Amino acid sequence: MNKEMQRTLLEDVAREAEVSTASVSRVLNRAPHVSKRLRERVEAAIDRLGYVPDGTARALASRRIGAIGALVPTLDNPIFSAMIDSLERRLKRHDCRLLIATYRYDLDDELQALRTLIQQGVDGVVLVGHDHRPAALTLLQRRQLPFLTCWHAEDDPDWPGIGFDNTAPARHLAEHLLMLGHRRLAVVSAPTDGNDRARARLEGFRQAAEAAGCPLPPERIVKVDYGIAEGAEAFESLMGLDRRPTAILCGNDTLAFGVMLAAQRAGLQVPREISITGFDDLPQARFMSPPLTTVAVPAGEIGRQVADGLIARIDGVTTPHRRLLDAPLVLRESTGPAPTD
Amino acid sequence: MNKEMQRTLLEDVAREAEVSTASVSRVLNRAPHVSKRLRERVEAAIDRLGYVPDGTARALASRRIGAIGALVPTLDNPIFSAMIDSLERRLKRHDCRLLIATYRYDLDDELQALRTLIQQGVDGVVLVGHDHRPAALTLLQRRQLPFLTCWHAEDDPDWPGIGFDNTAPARHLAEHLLMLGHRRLAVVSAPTDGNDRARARLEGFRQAAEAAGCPLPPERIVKVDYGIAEGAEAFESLMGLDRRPTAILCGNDTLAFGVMLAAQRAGLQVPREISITGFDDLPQARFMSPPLTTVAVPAGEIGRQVADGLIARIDGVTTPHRRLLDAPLVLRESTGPAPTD
DNA sequence: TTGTACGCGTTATCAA
DNA sequence: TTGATAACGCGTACAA
Repeated sequence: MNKEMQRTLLEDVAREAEVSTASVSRVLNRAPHVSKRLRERVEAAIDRLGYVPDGTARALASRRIGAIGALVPTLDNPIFSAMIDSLERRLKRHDCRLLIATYRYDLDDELQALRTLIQQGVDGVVLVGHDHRPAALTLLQRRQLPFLTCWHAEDDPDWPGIGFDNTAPARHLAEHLLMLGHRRLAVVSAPTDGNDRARARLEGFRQAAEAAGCPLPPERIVKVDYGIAEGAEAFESLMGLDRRPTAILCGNDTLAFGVMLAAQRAGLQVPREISITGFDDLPQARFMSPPLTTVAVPAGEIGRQVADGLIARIDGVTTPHRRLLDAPLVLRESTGPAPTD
Repeated sequence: MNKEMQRTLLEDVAREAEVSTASVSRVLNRAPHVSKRLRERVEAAIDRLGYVPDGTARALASRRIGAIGALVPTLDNPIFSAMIDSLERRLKRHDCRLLIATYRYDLDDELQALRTLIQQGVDGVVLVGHDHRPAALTLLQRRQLPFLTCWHAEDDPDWPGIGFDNTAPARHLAEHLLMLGHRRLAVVSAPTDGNDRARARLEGFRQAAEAAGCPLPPERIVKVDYGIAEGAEAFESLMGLDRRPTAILCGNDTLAFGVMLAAQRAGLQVPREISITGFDDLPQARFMSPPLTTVAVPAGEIGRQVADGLIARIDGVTTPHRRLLDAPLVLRESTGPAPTD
């Protein structure tokens, strides 16, 4: 067999169907004003020759590659991979592919990845949150490239976004604990550098605590990397304090899981002796023992809406600058009345 | 500002540097035999003009798009997203992007997604396992497109792959239980259609059981979709049997988690009254109570090796047809001696 | 409604 | 080592 078996080109199809190349192209792109007769001739020829259009040539000529780029901190966190999963599935409906790039919460890496994506010629870009290098925005604007942020959705004129309010649910979680009589709250947060979601949640915890007259001292705010073991370590360090917290607010469910395990390992009853909350509502949250009080983050819905919204923007349709989804509290059994000492 | 601010082209750089377009291209692609003087002139011009090469044009001319495609069943399973995460990170080193497509274990969808990826012009393809429509192989071969399977790695002349043996560790898990005195084993498996990994694991369980003279009757093999709740339901149905199993082998950790929860909800002690095993060694496996006996699947290592291997093939380097990684048993406390009745 | 001919922005071939 | 120029394969004004 020949190494270079010549691939069938659009031109070959045109010759086979005895029409012009322009006509073949029109049929291919479902252009208006093509006679049924022409369409059938062309489609028959395409079938006979097994013709497959060349994406790269099409991209060069049409200035569209049929794919968007997504920049996410990591796929090693199920809450993000769930979003990417639904994003990709929905994009497929629009006949659009997905190019992914991760940056481990390093905004310089993110910027670099964005450059690469743009150079590739992506038709649009999805970003997470509003924490980005200023150059990222400049790049997108100068190229007039459609883009959309997700996950976080504070009111920001620069960044159009579909997401949810990270602060309010966090505040509500804290209020829930305060209502249960807790006065010594602690927080186990993800690192807040380059992560406005983590900052917003922390801010929500703070707001509620201060409004209730029992602000969070620095030593009761622990920042650790993502992970179960990390959550457990954070718990240990909080237990080293003179006045131990009676409730621990965690930045995500995974940390909460670690905290809960460490608490139980330390012989503490949850929630009788200590209350614990998460954030995300991962599938396992309701199966923990006790089931975890948390916030249900609409990861799947974000993926779908971002797909639809970005495609609309690529097609030149103006969509709302900002769309807020629900992230409801899910009260379960990991929170209870403060211990009476 | 102009809507169509003309982008700087390679030609502009050539003019600015007073050299030919060919020379600019050579500098850009680090071609050999370029004088230092030329390189510097060109690089200076590039900086001055802020030139960024156009990926689509480059792709058309060079027949390389600088991205590979990955076909995975889903990203909604952390074991796959962990692999994709490491794959993408490693590809970045090779200056290669990642296009992902999911197919929900539907091989016709997979084939369709493969067509789309090929049409896009990907430089290579990653697939999971060896269960694919025959047309998929034909497509890849006819195009002479570099490809690599992963996750599963049975000896198959058609499919080069980097993965691990799914059967042997499964057999070892069952042998471990048999050695502990269990005679009535049961299996909670993922659906086996289009999933050779699930089939291989099931086969491993079967082999050990038969070799020990206590084969698995059909009613003690339950197939359910991925999920914690699904695992729990599978457990319920096994408990409805006349002669209940004393040990349950699960196709993955998530199912095992569901089974364990349901067992405990039913008042059974694990492992005193019933032993449970998983497969994957997800991060939470060692934090379950009791910690889960399972098989450590090298998801991250697969991603890295697949990246290196596929890039090598794209560069025309011949790599081993098959590479087997370790997937060691991790014996923890969810398995113990069979109850003595 | 269909066809002609050029443009898309690079890379690669060949000659110098 | 460098330069001129022909591919690369398709989309799309513009003309018919």
